[in-house]
Amino acid sequence: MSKRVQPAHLDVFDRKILAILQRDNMTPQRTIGDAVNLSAPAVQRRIKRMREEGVIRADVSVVEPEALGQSITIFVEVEVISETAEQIERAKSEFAAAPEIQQCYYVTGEADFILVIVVPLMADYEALTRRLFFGNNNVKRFRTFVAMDRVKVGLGVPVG
Amino acid sequence: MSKRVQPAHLDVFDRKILAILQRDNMTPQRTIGDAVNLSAPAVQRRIKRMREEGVIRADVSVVEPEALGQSITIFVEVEVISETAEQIERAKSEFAAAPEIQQCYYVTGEADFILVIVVPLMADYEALTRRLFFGNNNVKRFRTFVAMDRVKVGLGVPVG
DNA sequence: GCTCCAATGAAACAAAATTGCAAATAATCC
DNA sequence: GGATTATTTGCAATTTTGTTTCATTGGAGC
Repeated sequence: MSKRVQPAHLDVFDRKILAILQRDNMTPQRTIGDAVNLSAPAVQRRIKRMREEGVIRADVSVVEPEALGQSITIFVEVEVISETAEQIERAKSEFAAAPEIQQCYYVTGEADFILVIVVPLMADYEALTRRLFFGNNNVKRFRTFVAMDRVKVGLGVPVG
Repeated sequence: MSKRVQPAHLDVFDRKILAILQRDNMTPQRTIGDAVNLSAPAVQRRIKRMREEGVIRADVSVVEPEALGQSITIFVEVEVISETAEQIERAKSEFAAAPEIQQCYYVTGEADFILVIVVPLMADYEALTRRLFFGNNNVKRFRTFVAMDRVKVGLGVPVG
């Protein structure tokens, strides 16, 4: 399923490097080295190791949705009827497969799933609800929240 | 406030390039060029332009929270009492400033804000609620959802 | 058909990443 | 504590990648 990334012996150098890479992963190793007091090759080897260990899961460009005409961000709380392992797994893969679904979390509380959806128009969201929710007889109900402002968006994690 | 990113005249080349960069922005320009049938310099110039235009907002490493000991992801719906522009702006900057808050959206619907929070322990979340919610007399109520599984996580936007 | 403009590719160039290796550091064992 | 071993480092050389130059191509407008 999801890969384990437990202990991870990250020293203070690693953490400083991660802090930089989470802000800008195009920063030259030489510059990183200066910032953390390490040579460029040392930085390079640490980054390589952290990638292999799965500490760094990916390196991506962050694209402005509006530039692609995908100007609507929507949150959805989904509550399901049956929570058998099989049904939950089915829902997970269905949600994960939809390109409009940017993020999907399986949660405790008054809902079972929380989705972050990005679409060009409300009509697209409506079509998606028909397909994913009304067309799925294990969905009990769902609540929609439309984002008026993406105040803070990112995947940055505090380095401690 | 937030910078405008207009219509953005993105042709099919740009979109293909973005699709690749959203998956892996360390892909060599030559490789990208081969994939989209363009020379490396052409790819380089397009990427440069899209960065300047704000189409590409950032280039980052995605770090596994668990590797940093930040193993709890939490969603919070926040409902405020007064929705004056001033109060809302105050809340936005307060939420945006908290490092534990990875994402913050101002939304319509039964809540006013939706937050994505990443912390090492429940105790940290509890402390955060005291500071941000109980310590703020404009917060009417908030609902907490704890993530059991981060099914799909990313910031990828459909290019189609 | 001609000019102007923007975008392209090939080649030259610059910069950055990666590797090899000896030295330094840290850890382990007696 | 001291010797041995295993890591990790920095420097220098090498390779790969990114960037600039420049002549050419392909249109759009006239």
